[in-house]
Amino acid sequence: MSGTAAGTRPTGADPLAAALRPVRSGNTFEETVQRVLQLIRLGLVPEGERLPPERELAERLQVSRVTLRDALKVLQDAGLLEIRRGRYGGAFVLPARQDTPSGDGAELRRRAELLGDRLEDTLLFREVLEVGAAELCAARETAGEEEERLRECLAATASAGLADYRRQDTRLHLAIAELSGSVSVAAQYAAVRSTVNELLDCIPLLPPNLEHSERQHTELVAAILGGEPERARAVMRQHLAGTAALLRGFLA
Amino acid sequence: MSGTAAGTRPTGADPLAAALRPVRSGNTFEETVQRVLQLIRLGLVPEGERLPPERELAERLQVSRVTLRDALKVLQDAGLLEIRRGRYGGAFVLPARQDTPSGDGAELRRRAELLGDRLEDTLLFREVLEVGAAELCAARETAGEEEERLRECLAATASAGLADYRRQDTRLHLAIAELSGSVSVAAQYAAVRSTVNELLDCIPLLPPNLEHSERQHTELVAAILGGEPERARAVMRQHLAGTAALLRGFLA
DNA sequence: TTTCATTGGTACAAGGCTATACCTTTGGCT
DNA sequence: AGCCAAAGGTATAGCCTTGTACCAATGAAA
Repeated sequence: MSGTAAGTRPTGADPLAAALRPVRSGNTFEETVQRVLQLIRLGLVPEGERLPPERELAERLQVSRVTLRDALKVLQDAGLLEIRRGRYGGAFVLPARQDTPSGDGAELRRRAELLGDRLEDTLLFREVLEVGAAELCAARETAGEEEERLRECLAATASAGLADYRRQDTRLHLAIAELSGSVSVAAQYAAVRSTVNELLDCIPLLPPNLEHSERQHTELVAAILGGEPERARAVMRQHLAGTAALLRGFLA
Repeated sequence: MSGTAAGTRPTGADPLAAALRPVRSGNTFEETVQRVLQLIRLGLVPEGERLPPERELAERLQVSRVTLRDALKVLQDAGLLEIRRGRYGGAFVLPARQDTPSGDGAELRRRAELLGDRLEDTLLFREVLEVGAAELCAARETAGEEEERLRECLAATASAGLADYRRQDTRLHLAIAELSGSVSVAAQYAAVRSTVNELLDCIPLLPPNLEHSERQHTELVAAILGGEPERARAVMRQHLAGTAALLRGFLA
């Protein structure tokens, strides 16, 4: 105990804490499972579609094929993937089981419990990333192919049914993160959104919420394409506040 | 080479790119070197001071002592650390060699080259993190011990000489990132700032810049403690624009 | 001068991860 | 019916990382 080096009174916070965190958040196998889970939870590979071949996945994740296969095996056992052999085979994303008979927050609370302290951190980090991305995006003269991509994602969310809404919403938000121009922002957002989706998937999606959300999406894209950073940031913040309130409400 | 799965025309961007990045950015040894380098570059352990003992470092980084020792050995060979045995021994941070006889941007350009594409990414990511952190901080009712810590960091930058200014500046910014309330924001900022400092350390610090920077610091802290998120955000963005312009200027 | 707690230095065995090569299955195409 | 390309399945040798135990040096305090 007692003071660390400079120690002008221990303000409760260790000054070295920012850098002295675990170098790895788990072994390669576990992190690989999480990464493949991202592909599924973000809807980057829709239900019924198949993941890239093992060799390609392993190379892109910079992981040995053995380790990747271990990860896929776990997800297969969990009922998330179906693995078929032979040409035209591969790992297919299975439809998510709706094991939330009681629409209340039982399952949600269980998952939130697992996150513990990290829940608040996740919501805050998400806000920083998304609000920042929206602003950068609007300040960046988004046009041409990029503009087309945004409009396409927006149209997809507008015409999506209840079943597919979450996926299209994720695609739109991820597009904004990518169009921010920083791959770090996009990468971190993908990780955070994967966690958020894990929670949101426990909550029933109501048409009124969806409509409200959709109006905000429209205004958000308009602000970005119109080159209005301040407005883009404000709309995004309000948009996220809605989701956060929804989650906190179910957890309270 | 042809389309991926869903492929509505290859817009240049692979839709899976956000999740399919390398699981690990290198082996444990390399990442450990980087992490210890952070402690030094961020000035968390000042020149002349010593790092925590090997066993403690290894445990906090969740790395075997063997691996940690390999990392320290490299930093010792690089002339950044001096390792002494026995009680009251340890790894001491050596003063940085000033091997920039020509004050021009030769060394800077060399290091920027190594970053390549990641330079722009780093600056954008930094902006998102810091501007977001400042806003969260101001919206959070920073008071009591936290307020004291901010004021203390501000006072330290104000009274710091040229030699110690960068370190105190880093401490202030890191404090804001930590007071945002999100450990993820703080952790990511520490990593990014470490990279930025590596570049800044090649640039001579001029008194006019320092004064200007200090006025912004004062206003920033005032906005945070005054609970003015919009203003905190605006001041932080302008503050960062200065640094970015300085770097780009030397690189152009 | 002796003691001893603290800190770095070394050795070894076990487990995890990788690279590489080769085998097996599948289903469209000839 | 048979071929064959693409995909999953398996085996092995080697390196990286870890955990554990023990040795060696240092310098303040008794």
